[in-house]
Amino acid sequence: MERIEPQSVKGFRDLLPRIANRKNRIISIIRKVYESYGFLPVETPALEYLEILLGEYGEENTKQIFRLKSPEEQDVALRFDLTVPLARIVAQYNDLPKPFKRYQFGSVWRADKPDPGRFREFTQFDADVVGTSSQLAETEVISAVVRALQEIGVGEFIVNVNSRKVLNAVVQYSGVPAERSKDVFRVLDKLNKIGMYNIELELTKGRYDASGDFIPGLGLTDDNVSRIKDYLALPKGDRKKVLGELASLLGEESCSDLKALDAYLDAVRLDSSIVVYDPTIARGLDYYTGPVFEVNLKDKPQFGSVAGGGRYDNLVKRFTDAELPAVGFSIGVDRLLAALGEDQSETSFADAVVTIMERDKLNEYLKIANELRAAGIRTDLYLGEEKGLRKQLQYADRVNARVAVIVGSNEFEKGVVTVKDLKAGEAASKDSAQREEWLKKSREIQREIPRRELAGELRKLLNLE
RNA sequence: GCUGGCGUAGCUCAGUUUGGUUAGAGCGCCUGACUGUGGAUCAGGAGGUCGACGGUUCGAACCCGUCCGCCAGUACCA
Repeated sequence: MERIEPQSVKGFRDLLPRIANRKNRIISIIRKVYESYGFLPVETPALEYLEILLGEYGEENTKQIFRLKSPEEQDVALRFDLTVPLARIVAQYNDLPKPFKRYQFGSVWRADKPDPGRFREFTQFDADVVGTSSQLAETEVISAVVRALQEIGVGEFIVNVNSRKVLNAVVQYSGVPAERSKDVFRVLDKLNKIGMYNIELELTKGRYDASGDFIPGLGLTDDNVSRIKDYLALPKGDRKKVLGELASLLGEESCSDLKALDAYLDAVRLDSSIVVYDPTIARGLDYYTGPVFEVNLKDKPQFGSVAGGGRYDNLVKRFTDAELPAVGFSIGVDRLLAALGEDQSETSFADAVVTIMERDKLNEYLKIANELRAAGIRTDLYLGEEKGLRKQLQYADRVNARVAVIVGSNEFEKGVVTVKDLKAGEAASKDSAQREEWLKKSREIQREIPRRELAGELRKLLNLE
């Protein structure tokens, strides 16, 4: 028989128990925080009609949409983010409460080049507010994301904020035609990464990167560039200071939204040590219209932004006449997972493993296991068919159980069960070189417990009281 | 997408320069001994069409070509 090569699709990955467990924990923390802000859960399908997705992400991103054919030969695609599906459902179900505060997590798909921490299928966890143009909405989503990241414990991070309104004003100020704005934004966004000198080259004649690859320039005039440099010379960081400079260079109107937001952020005590204004932030998606934000980790900048979002006041207009301005923030769960690195703490998947020795008393083992579960103890009944204890204790070790419950003929006769504390046993094995000595110690740490007291005693041993 | 490097066991790699009998190591995995106990120790074992296909040659893991994949930089982005 020809064997099929077991392999996963490029850019897709499997999460084995340890990682899957950590991801679940991150998700449940974020969910708890978002629910505490009053966001409502929603789920939407992985597939959308292609026309729903086209035209919103920009030219470069549209190429990265995973396209498929339905069995009826309709053009469909895997969702590229959770934002456009949200825009669709608020238009489609117009009896939702407004403003609609929604949270959603799930896979999104982008057909770009996989990199460390970047995959073709990845999980986003979004919080959005649809139906208000007030910067209260920005404040709530930023505050929720900050809280969630703090509870996850990612270390120090910064929320960088800018506004598309400011960026549009810069393009106007610099004399660049409005239709080139997106190109200019993209270059400005790279300042932190490639430096002023390369920015200048990319705005004009282009440059060669370290690998010798040519990056075409935008061909702007010297006057354009010198005005853009006026803008880039602005300070970043302290919000009040940035607001002052923006107002004097580009006019009050360009930063009215950032000014309102700043005041609200003060009110929820998010000061410039955690939420800063950075005039170079642009974000890549075309649909943003107002404030944009991204989160970077202070000591792990190499993972890129671990969350991003912004205001998109025109997106819902594609699907309905209703006026539904919106804002959202999305956490990149897989990037967080990558940035958190190898978790040194051990993952336990069971408190107790019930071993099996007498194959003609299987019903008894099933009863014991269910008794423990009913008492709130995570219990794994050994399901393999070996009779030896050795294999079973090895298994208990692998799933990192705290205790093993051993019941053989001796125990059945005496009406007791033997409980072995596996953590204590591990400690004991370290200083016994000889097997005899180790076995002896191993037995000493075991306890016999009357069968009917098992659940209660185990709860005490496991500190579950 | 572009540029460069690299693909040998589950993992980390040696062997490729100078083509030549059954392709190796460590770790891991499996079986057994120590006779109802994880570790340690000892004894054994499985696992590779040397990324794929084609070419050169009497002969290719090794040389050449194409493709695929991985890694780094770059583009783009969560």
